[in-house]
Amino acid sequence: MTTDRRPYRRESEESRRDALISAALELVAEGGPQAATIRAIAERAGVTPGLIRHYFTSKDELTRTAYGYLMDRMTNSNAEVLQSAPDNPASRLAVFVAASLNPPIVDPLQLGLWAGFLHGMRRDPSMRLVHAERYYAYRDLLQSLIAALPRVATEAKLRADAIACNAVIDGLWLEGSALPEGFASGELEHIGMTAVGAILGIDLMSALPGATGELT
Amino acid sequence: MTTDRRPYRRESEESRRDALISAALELVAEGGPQAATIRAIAERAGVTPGLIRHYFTSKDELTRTAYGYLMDRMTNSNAEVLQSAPDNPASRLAVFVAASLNPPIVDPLQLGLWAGFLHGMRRDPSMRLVHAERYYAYRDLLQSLIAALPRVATEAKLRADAIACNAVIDGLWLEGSALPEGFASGELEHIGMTAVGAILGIDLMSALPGATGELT
DNA sequence: AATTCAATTATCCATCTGTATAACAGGTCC
DNA sequence: GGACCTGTTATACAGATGGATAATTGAATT
Repeated sequence: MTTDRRPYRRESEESRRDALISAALELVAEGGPQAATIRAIAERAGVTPGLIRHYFTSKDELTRTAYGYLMDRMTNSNAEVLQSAPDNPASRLAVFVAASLNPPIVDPLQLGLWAGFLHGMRRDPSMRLVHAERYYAYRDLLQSLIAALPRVATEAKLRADAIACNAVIDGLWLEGSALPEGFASGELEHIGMTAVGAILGIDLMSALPGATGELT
Repeated sequence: MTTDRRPYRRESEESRRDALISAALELVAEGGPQAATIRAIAERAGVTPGLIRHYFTSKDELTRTAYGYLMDRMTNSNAEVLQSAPDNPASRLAVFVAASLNPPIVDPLQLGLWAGFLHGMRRDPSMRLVHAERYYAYRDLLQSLIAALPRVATEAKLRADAIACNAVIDGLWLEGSALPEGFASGELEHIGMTAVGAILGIDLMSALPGATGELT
């Protein structure tokens, strides 16, 4: 009596780890941490549950690895945008803000991912540390873009401006991701650009390369 | 053979439902939805698990009820602040913003609660509806406060201003709740007031009754 | 004080979770 | 072509979960 055994291919460690991490992230994004069970992750990765313990010593380790992976991805995507930005300080800031207020940053799944990891963050100090570092890195980057603007500002005002602009961006991101149908296309970007400009006392809208914000 | 049975008191239906709902909300806030199990809820409410099914037909119903309860509480607390506010439009807006950027609104548990319910929201259309309604109610209230200011603005600009100010408040709330140790006491309020003032082109700081924002 | 009835508990069950281990098979090396 | 390593599958298991039911209690009613 031959129990028909599922056929399989041997794959590289890297591709298997990637598949498992991606599957875990997708599931957390879609249904929260409780949806990312060992079995669900394995199924989505096209693998049987036992294999997870072959690559990760526990589910916790997989979760933590996935979180770090996610954080790296987000940080890198922030930096990437500035690579192809103009030299003009105002334009660079404008491009950065615009990128933060459009897909794939503004995206219900991204918000779901964030919410899903929030509680893990509270419980696990190392996750909290990773999160805090990334938040400050983002804000510092924003602050450096603001500091490059042609205007005079004390260090204290610079910090306050960066926090305020970051808040506008985060708030619009939050609302746009939570209620995607509540805003017209491009509306978030327009409002964000105007608000950041008002806070900093400059005209950002006209600094954005390409009228409607497409960054070539 | 008398198995020593746990002593108990009969209580009114209302108080029991309240205790169960509060327990559920606390647990979600602290550890996410997966922490709010039937048994954990019962234990925190000082009750045995079976009782939950006596008051709610299922755990889902308890969850939904708790969510509605939470939403009502938040909405009411928003309205309450304005009750004892001055007549001056700028002051009313200032008081509203200040209240939104201080405890108990800014609070890690509040954020945890919000994150915990996010996924339930995505899955359950009725929860999503409740959420959208509350968001718009809050923003409309903010918009009405802005509309009362002595300045000229088209309807479109009014909407954009309300979204932008709401974003500032939400963003600061998010960051202040996620990293409570990252901001000095009163800093969020000060930054929020300045940013909202800049967006609307008015001076909010001096409109706030009481120098540092305590609302008597 | 006896009776009644709803509130509360105790217990059971099917399912799902994470983990552990044994059996199998695809690829590789000689 | 055959033996071996290890990636992969299959199965087993203890504990927790949500749900359901029956037994017992306390309080209100008469």
